[in-house]
Amino acid sequence: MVKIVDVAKQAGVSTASVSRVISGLPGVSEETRERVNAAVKSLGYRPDLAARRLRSGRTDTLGLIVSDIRNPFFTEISRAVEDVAYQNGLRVLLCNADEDPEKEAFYLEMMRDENVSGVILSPTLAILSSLRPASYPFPLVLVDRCERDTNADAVVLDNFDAAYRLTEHLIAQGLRSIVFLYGSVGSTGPQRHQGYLAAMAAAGLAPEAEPIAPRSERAREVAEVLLQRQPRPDALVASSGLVLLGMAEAVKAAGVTVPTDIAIAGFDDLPWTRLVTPDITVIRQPTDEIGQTALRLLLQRVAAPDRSVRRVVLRGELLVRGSTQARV
Amino acid sequence: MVKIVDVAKQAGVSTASVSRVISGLPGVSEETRERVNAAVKSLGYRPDLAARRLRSGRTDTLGLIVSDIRNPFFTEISRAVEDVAYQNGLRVLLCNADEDPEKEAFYLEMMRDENVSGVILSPTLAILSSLRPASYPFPLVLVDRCERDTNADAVVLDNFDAAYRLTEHLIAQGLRSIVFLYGSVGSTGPQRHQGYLAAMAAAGLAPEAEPIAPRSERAREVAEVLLQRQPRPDALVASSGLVLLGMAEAVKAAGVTVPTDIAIAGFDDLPWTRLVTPDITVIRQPTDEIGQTALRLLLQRVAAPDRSVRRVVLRGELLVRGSTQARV
DNA sequence: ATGAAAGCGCTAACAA
DNA sequence: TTGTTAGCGCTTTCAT
Repeated sequence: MVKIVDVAKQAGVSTASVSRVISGLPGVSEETRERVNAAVKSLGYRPDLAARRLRSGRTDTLGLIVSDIRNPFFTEISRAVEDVAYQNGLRVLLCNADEDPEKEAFYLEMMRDENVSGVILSPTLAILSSLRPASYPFPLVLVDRCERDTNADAVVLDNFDAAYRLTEHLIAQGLRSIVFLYGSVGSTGPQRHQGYLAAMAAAGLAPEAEPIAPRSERAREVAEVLLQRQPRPDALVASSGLVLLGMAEAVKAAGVTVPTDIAIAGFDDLPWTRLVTPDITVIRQPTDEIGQTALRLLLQRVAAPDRSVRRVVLRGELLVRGSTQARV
Repeated sequence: MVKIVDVAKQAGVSTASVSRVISGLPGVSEETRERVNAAVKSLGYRPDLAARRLRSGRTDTLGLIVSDIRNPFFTEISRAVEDVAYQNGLRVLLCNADEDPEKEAFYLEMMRDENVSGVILSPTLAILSSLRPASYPFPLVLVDRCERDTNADAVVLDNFDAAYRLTEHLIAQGLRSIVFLYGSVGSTGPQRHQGYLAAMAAAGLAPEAEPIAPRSERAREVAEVLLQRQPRPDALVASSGLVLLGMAEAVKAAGVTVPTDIAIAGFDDLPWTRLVTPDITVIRQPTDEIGQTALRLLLQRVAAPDRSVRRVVLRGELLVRGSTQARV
């Protein structure tokens, strides 16, 4: 294995100069720089990261802990984060907590051990309620999930507003009995529930909501029961892509016609929402922007650890489609 | 920061003993072990990974480079790999090459720099054609993509067989003019194409295939043209979930009825294939098994670097659904 | 079973 | 601008 002394010898300079050159530090003559670069190239030298990290205390690494990598929403965010990180020469440790607080805690510990510069986290509810960012030796940026009083940098959707507008849209279509199915684990479901409640109240309508475990199977079961009911609700609204999926399955299985028999709508502009017939009205989340913003926020925090906490609230986009067409 | 000497002092032993205890090495008395563990706990000691890696040369880390993290197929594999790794106390560096050979090369270099124990890779075609596993300082296990003569451990689907059976099924439904749309970049598309050709030949039917760039937009464009044609083909078959998505979009846009006007089928058992009406016949890939097997293969290779190269070929599962129902 | 001590390869403080 | 050198925190050899 070729090391820094080999390069130094070959270039006829000291290891310090080599170090300066490969780290891009100033204080090296152009000639030296060239000689070192030539030696690096000819020897195929690559600095030992472990040594470098041990000595410098820096890792140029950041962590990304998502709550469920299989959820396309988080996949998109991961891709966006990774892309920006790649452009900035940063390494990303991508971890999947699988909605398991224990795994999440493990990875948070691991981030500490890895001495990362910072972490982007979509927290499980368990940790969110007791999160003290100051207790971690690295800056933390939350994505997707965040309570009103959480004291950390965060990038989130305006969940209340998005659900409000979605509900408002349904009401404008003349729908009256609108049932909201929401994932009760986590913060986004309940926040969206609030938006739904507010919109219903504003229209003087009676709300009806079903909190469920955020799995499509559960959503399907609950939706199936609702579809059996006489009279049937006018509309079903899902608080997430996962819930929407289960809901769509139930609708298909029950053989009811959308939007004639019932209207449906939900969150997350997943590819399949435009494939089914009719296509489904959803709130699109700006996943790319969320990921990029989170990374930018993290980088800024690393640069200025003491600046005040920021929360970036992004607006969802209402995509009106066939599933909520007004009945004629 | 508390370090190993602090623990040694507190426990009244040498740093060597502490090291042995925290590394689970033998040659320590039970009493010493307990004293050290107590000290570790009371001080909240966590070994410095950089120092440990520098000194020992080991990292207990492996790399996973997927060609496209947004493809659910790879997401599933990532989750499976990560899950097994987590259980084995291994870290996974998950990287997304984004189907970009340059990014792939960068990450492969990075794996070398990180001194990982091994890498699981779904290679882009660019690298696959010239892959020399021996030129990497770590063992390599390929997933999903692999040429017949690739000299590396690999876990792949029997693409030929899967496409053959899928085509056979269509032929058995009485369909005659069956057009195969396949991603021409990569190895899986062409391999599946071969299976299709063989099945058509065996039935004495004239094949017709369209190689396309593996993006759903391209698939959609090509499918739209095919749907316009008079007479229309009897069936459209997609070589991947991505192609199938574009195909389904085209079918929906054209307003043709499945399976009466045309039958469609493809690869990858994605959630939406059961949501559209009718649901779509597909070949399911055992993603969990692929991921788990890849990691196991890698671990075995790490343990025995010189054992002969293995290739695990998994069988796809034909899921017959409404989109290929025989016409009455 | 235990401890003393030599580095792993690099960076950065300091001297020149 | 350049070089010398002292460690970063740990593992591991070699004595004991």
